[in-house]
Amino acid sequence: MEAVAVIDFETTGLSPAQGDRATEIAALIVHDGKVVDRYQSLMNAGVRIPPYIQALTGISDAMVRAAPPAAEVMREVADFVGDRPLVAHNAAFDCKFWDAELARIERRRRQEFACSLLLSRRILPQAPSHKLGALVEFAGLPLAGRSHRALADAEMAASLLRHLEDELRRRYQVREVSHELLRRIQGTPKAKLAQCLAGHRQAR
DNA sequence: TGCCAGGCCCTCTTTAGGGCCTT
Repeated sequence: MEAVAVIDFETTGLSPAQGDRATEIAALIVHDGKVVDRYQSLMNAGVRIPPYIQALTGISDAMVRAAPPAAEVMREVADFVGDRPLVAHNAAFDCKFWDAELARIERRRRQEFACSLLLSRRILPQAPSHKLGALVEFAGLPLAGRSHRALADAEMAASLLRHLEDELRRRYQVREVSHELLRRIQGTPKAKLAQCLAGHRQAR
């Protein structure tokens, strides 16, 4: 697959529309299944983190106060990612924060997201849960560190993405996996997956 | 202090409801 950027945000809550802000971001450049570059930073958006979120992520108000301003971090990470297609686990969530934080620095997203959650529901329907950590365990992939920290979660999403690519090649005989094909798969109803992949199968 | 969202997907569905997933 072409180089893509796998990203993960930690935030103060679930909705930028309700005033929630990003507290940490990680972005990994993944090429042919390998992580070739990494960016990670806490960011200071000048907001308090609710105690239950601090308990969930381990990211405290003090840690964020000592971090660079959110605007500076978002400029850096947007430049780091460039025009590469994006991937995230439950991308609807990360897409909302990516767009909202970019809008604050008067920049706009130039590429589409693929979603490893939607993909795993189709490619690994037998998994007992489609939470990131549960999928990593189900697939026998290595744990990357503390869950609910941006870099560890991005590393796990990148290794899940590679596993999903491998499954498409092995189990579904897909010749070449591209970001565009992933987008097509995630937008296809589960029952029509075989039909969606028919034109992408290896000749046997 | 307590509360807040939204898209996907299944089913005892489609004139709807509720669980899953992200923090």
